[in-house]
Parts: sequence; C-alpha cells; structure tokens
Amino acid sequence: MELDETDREILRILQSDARTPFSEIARRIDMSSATVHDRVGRMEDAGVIEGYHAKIDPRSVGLGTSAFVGLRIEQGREDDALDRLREIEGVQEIHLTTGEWDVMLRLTVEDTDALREVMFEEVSRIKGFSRSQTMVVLATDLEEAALSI
Amino acid sequence: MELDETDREILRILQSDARTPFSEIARRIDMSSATVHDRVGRMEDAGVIEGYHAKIDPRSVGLGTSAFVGLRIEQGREDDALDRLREIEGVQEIHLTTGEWDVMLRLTVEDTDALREVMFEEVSRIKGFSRSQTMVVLATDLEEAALSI
DNA sequence: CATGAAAGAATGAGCAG
DNA sequence: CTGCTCATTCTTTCATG
Repeated sequence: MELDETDREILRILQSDARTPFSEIARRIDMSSATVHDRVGRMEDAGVIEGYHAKIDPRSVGLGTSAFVGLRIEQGREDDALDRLREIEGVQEIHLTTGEWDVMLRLTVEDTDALREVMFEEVSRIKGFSRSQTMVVLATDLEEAALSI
Repeated sequence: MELDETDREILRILQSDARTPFSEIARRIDMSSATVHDRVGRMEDAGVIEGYHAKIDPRSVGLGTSAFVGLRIEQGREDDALDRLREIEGVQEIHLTTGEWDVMLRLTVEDTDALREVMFEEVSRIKGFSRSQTMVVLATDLEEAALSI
C-alpha cells in the first residue's frame, strides 16, 4: 500500500497516542473526521496498522525482570525447537539472527528466580539448542515505541 | 498501586486492543462504564498504564531491517556514551545488561545499507565502546505485545 | 460503584469536485 | 478517486447519591 504524507501523519499521531479521537486527529491534520476514519480503516485492512496496545509498566504487574537469551540451534531441529519456545510463558519475543546466536529471545518474568526456572526447567530441556547465553537487563535506558516515520 | 482482578482484566483488554471503548470493556467485565473510566484514569495516573500505541508494520513504512547490537563500554564513560546513543536515529531501545555485553541496542532502519551507515558512521564514532557485535534480525517468529498479566 | 445527562465522537450513506 | 456533509447511534465524562 502506498502511503502519502497525510497517512504518515496519522500514523505518527496514533503511534504516540492510540486513543486520540479521530475528530482530534482530523483537527490536527486539517481534514474531516470521516476522512481520517476512512484512511485509518484502509491502513488497518492493508496491515499497515497491526493493532493498538496499551503499554503497561511491567513492574506494576509483578514482572520486574527481563533478559535477552542467545541460543545456538542444531541443524535440522529449527522448527520443532521454535514451536516449543513459543509456548513458554515469559517468552515475549523470538528472533532469528545472524552473528553469534541463531535465536535471540526476550524474556519478561517475575524475578530472577522465575528467570532461573524458565531457563533451567523450560528452555534448557528443549532438544536442539547447543549453547545459550543469558543477558539480564539491569536497566532500560530507552524504549521507544514509535518508529521514525 | 494495588491492582485487583478487575483492574487486571481491564489491562488485559487494553493490552490486546487499546481502542476498545470503555462502554465495551464495561459490558465484558459487567460493570458500568463510569467505573471503567475511573479505574483506567487511576491506573494512568499511577503510571501502571504508560501509554497507548498503534503498532505499525515497519516494512510498510520502509523500515525493513532490524538488528541487535551488543556493546562493551569502557569504565567511566558510561553516561556520555549512552547520551550519544540515544540521539542516533534508528536506535529504538537501549538496555544495560549483564553477560557478554554491557549495552544491548535494538536498531530499526531502512535496509542493510542504512544499518552499515548507522554502525560505521554513528555508533563506531562514539568514544567509550571497546567492542561491538551486530546481530541482524533475519526473521521475527514471535513478538508479543501483551504481558501475561 | 452506579445513574443519568450533556457534550463529544464514530460511523456510514450519499454527494461534490 | 478522494474528501466532505449530515444524521444516527454510541461513547465519554462528570456530578451526584
């Protein structure tokens, strides 16, 4: 889908506050709210807008510990191993990467004890990984939700 | 702030669709929309809800390449180096971690050429980093926006 | 936590350039 | 083809019990 500057402006607004009323967006971009409605609908249908999500402070809901986990995967076992990773609670992201690791996980769990449990009782038990490294997040200095559109 | 089961239910709904009308949330949790309004307001004020963001497909806006970058930082140079990282366009996340790397970046850029440019023209020029490794994301198998509340 | 009322917003049809 | 107007319905918001 082709996006013009008006679409991009709408995306910027919805990225920074997804609950902005269409009428308010319309005011800011100087168009009618019906037009905003149309354009947003088209971008949703085209998959440009994948969804709208509240960002919750993890600590407030008892998820105070986060980590990156690099994994080396044995040839031929990729699919099954990934399927099993996907089912582990706390596994927030799974990326396939070049470089030192084949798979990079992002974990979000209660505390370091829960992290140990996920790693030793769940991840380590999956066949197909030959090596792993856990990088515990000590602090997050920047976490920008918005893309530079 | 103390969250009860009703608050958590509201959070789950807003995590999965931040544009769900309060009136609809009210129907689902069997309370009045005024109560939902109150509770959401209190969670916003308390910082439990940090914001509402549209999730945009990066490819649709020409940001097709993503990478993790591990960095080793020299003692005493932390603050200045982080300040300069924060200003680089394409740096989406900055985490301080234990393990092989002191800093883990998440980059989102146009293509591999833009990635090379960010790494060689921007990141590499910052004093204070002794070593780096770039892990290009080949595919993202799972990217769960919602926490398991 | 609910009710009720006023203001505001979403939504879709039909129309104009 | 794109955006607007207009009318209906639904939602937000807040004062009050």
